Amino acid sequence: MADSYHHGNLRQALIDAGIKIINESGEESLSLRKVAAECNVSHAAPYAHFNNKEELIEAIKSSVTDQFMEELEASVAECATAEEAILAMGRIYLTFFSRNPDYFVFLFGKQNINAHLQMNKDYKNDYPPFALLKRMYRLYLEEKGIEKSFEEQEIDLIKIWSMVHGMASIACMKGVKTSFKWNNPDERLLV
Amino acid sequence: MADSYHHGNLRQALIDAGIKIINESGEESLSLRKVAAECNVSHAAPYAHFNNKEELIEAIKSSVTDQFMEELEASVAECATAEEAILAMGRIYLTFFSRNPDYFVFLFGKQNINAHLQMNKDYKNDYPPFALLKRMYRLYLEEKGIEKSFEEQEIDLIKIWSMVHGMASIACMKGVKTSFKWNNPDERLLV
DNA sequence: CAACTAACTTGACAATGTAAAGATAGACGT
DNA sequence: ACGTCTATCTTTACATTGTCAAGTTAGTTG
Repeated sequence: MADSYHHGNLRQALIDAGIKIINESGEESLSLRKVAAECNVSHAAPYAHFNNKEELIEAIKSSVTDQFMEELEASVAECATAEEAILAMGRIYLTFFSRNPDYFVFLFGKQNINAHLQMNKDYKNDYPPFALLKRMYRLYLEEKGIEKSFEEQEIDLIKIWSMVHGMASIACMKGVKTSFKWNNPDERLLV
Repeated sequence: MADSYHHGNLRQALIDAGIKIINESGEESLSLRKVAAECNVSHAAPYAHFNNKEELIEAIKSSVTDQFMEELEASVAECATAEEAILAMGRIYLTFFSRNPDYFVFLFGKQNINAHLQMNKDYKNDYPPFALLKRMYRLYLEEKGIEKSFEEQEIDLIKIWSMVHGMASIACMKGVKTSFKWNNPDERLLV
């Protein structure tokens, strides 16, 4: 099955090869033909699995997002309270993208994420990490017995998300080392 | 001088044409050859002014950043206090990029901004808008008579910047309409 | 006025995305 | 078991693009 005419699992192999190339030489140097070559298939083979380059890229994004979500959920699972979980999420958000900044640019850089959302029916409406934050935030309100209007909740969520995302953005773009105070659980995200 | 062999001011014309193309059809469709065609010169003419495509793009970024800084400084100039000025900056940051989201992706999307900074000796160390915020923030501390350590100041600045940048990022990516509460000066950025 | 040089043109090449047409091999019904 | 079907892959071809090398033009300078 290694060098047969039919690859067997080309679709996944293409995604993996794409991730490898991005990690090694960045997104700019990711081309359909290189990905195909990496899998030892002809340059047009990917068109059996993806309608165009963008669809492959979207598939890669989904794969990376899955990986990201695994780390997020793993760290959340270890937390006793929702408050801890939210802080943990912030920490993972920063460490994950500090560890591989290329992913950040790749995921959030070019295209608007809306396109990515719409292509993934799985993501019903929210971006999975954001949906997780939302769940934890609602839990947090319950735990603390806090009552907030829907609008207030939305604003809080945007604030939290904006700050964490913005910090990751700056960290990835400017190479700022900002493990920040969030290693210290005393730091409060919720004002 | 319109159709003479020597264009006269091709460099600036290329930058303007680049901005026009980005506004009309996005960054992806910006090619050296289209830019050249837009200026009615041959496809290799840009190489008299830029060593490669990236250098042209950096020049365009600088041009857009200048435009951005003009708006920021204009709005800051109208403010009586530094506190107002900081809030005004936040508002301009959001409105400027909400008005033309393509600029946001173009400026902060692909490459790390470090490269852009290093190519512009004018930007000594800080990104001009950030440098402006820093000035306003220090002024704010003076006005209020607040004493903070250098590290505390840095953290405050990162917080403010992260949140505003993150919100702009989300607004531009997800199309979220988030003029937010910042139209209301009561909203506090400094915690 | 001759030499120089920056600005531009022309022609070429390799890399790339993509379409069209053909080849292959496994699955499926009879 | 055998023919058909169809998803998968190859081959060929083409337009777009970034970039280079060599030539051309025209203004500038000695």
